[in-house]
Amino acid sequence: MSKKIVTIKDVARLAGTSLGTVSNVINGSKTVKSENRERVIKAMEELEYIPNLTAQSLKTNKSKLIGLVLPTITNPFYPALAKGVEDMANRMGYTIILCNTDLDCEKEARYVEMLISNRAAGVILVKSSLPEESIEKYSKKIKITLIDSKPNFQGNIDLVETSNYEGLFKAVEYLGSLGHTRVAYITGNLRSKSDVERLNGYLQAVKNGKFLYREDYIKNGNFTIDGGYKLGSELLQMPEPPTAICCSNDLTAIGVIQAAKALNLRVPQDVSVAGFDDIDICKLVMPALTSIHQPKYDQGEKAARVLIEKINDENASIARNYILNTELKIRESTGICPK
Amino acid sequence: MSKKIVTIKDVARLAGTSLGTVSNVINGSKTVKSENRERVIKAMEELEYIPNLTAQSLKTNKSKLIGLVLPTITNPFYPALAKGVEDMANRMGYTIILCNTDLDCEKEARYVEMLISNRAAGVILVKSSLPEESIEKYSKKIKITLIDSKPNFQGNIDLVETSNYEGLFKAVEYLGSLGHTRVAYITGNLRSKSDVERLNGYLQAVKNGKFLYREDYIKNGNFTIDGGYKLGSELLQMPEPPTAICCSNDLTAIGVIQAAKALNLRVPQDVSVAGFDDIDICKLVMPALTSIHQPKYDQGEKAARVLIEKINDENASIARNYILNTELKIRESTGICPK
DNA sequence: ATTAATAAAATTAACGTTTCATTTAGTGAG
DNA sequence: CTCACTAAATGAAACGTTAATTTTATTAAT
Repeated sequence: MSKKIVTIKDVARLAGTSLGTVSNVINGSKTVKSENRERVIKAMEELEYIPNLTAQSLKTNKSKLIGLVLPTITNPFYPALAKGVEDMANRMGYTIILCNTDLDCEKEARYVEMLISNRAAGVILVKSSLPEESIEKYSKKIKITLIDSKPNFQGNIDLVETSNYEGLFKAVEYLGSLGHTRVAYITGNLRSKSDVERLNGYLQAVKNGKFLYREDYIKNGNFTIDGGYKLGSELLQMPEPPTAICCSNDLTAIGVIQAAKALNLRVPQDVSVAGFDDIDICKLVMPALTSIHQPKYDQGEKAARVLIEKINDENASIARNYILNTELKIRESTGICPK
Repeated sequence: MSKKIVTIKDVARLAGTSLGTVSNVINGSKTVKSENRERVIKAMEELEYIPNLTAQSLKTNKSKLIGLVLPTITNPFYPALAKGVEDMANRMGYTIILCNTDLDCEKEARYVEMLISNRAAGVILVKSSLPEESIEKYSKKIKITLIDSKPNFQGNIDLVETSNYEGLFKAVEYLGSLGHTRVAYITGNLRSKSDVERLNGYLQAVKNGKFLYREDYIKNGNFTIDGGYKLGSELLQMPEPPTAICCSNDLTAIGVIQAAKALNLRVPQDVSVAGFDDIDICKLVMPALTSIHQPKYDQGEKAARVLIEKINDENASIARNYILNTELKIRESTGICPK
């Protein structure tokens, strides 16, 4: 095997110059004669030199890597967001390391420590479920930007989020305008701020309007189709079932629709269903899913930009907070209240 | 800012020992007295020591990072595969760096070089569109495992693929058994072996059976919904349109179904549609999509295992080739031939 | 008790870079 | 043709580790 590694030293030898000069060429320093510069470049090409970023990072204590830590890569919401992060990061000269936590807090911590260990320049945590003190601790070792953070997080850390509260609020109001009074809600795992905010939006809307507030109209879900199916079944088989069900994300809503179908209920004639996120699938399922649109890609872009700006600007120490807007996308899964 | 970095040296000082001893503790060497070991461990905890993997990798010329380079993270097929890779890699002590090429060959090359630069131990290339000589070149610097490689690739490189040929063959045969004779096919970009194999499966099946072979029943797509929509429209508006359309992936098939709907054609009564990959969405769209199932997760797992085994076993130099089976999942989008 | 043997700890030289302090070469003015 | 000065190139130290070598401490055998 013995993959022989070409170093700056080999390049220097072939070019007939010192290592310092080669390094200067690589880093674009002005102080190297164009003749020598060319010789070095030629030597690099000839030897197929590839710089060793680990050595470089060790020496300079800088790197062009940023981590993106997210809950569930298989929920299409996250790839869309990840793409926004990746595109922006690439544009700004950074590479992302994508880490999938499976909503497992331990795994999330391990990933962040791995990123610190590998001296990544920063990390974007999406819907982090790390305890606040861990985030605080890690933030001393690596620049952090949060997307949809923990509830009540106060640290000096940038935050990008969407108007989750308003999103849910508007959805419930819209259902009210269709005549619904019995509107249920299925939450996520309530471990992220965004999820709590969505619940709050629901609660506020229900209390504001002419809705029936019942505790058993609120179910704790887990952001999955299966979860939605199970809880949707429960809700729809209550003695006084809701006529509309809002969900903390689209997968849950899809599960609810399946549950309705299994119970021979028509959507939206018998029951209305709304999701959150507006993933691409919404337009493809039957009936097409009414959903609260989040600017996934923009969110990713924004977070990447904010993080990298922080990385580049050594003295910027104020925490910034960006809120992007949601928008209700009305499709076929919601309709006027039956009866 | 000044994030102060705790090194092995600081730990040694606090523990009242030499760096060598600390290093031995970290690497679990047996030759350190349990009393000292404890002191070191305590010091590490107290200082919140996090090892510098760049330094370690520089010194040992090893790392626990592997790259996963794939075409389109937003196609749900890839996250499912990625999860298989990630789970297996984690289980074997490795971390993955996920890279998304957008089917851009330049970007793919940049990513591979980045991985080499960062001294990743290996890389899994999914449906690589790199020229063969590039792969050959890179394989001298980093261990490579291919998933669904370039056509005709012959290098000494492990390969994991699925029975693409048989998959398409069986699908066309099945359509034949439903009475279809005019079966069209929409390819992908034909830049990966898997895609070419699928086309070959189609061609062979058509030539074998009592099908009508027409060149204009074969369209070159691009693996996207939009592509499927456009080409599906074209096919369905031909003077003698096909009665069934097979697609190189599910997204394309979904596009075709949308095109059919837009033309007021019913699926499957007027036209049958089949996809490839069997992504989760297949069960959710209406009508549910008949598709050729690939063991995405298993494929990822297998590739990760093969790669890491190769990394760990320095002398293993024979290339291995694994073929996983496809399976036709019959759902609602295919039916008996009209008329 | 002395020596030989082994166990444990300490020391030091790398790994491939960058960077800073030097040295050498190059230029124009007097 | 020097001198002073600038430009360019060189050399060596350092980054945080590991691993090989050397030193010191401990144990066993005579």
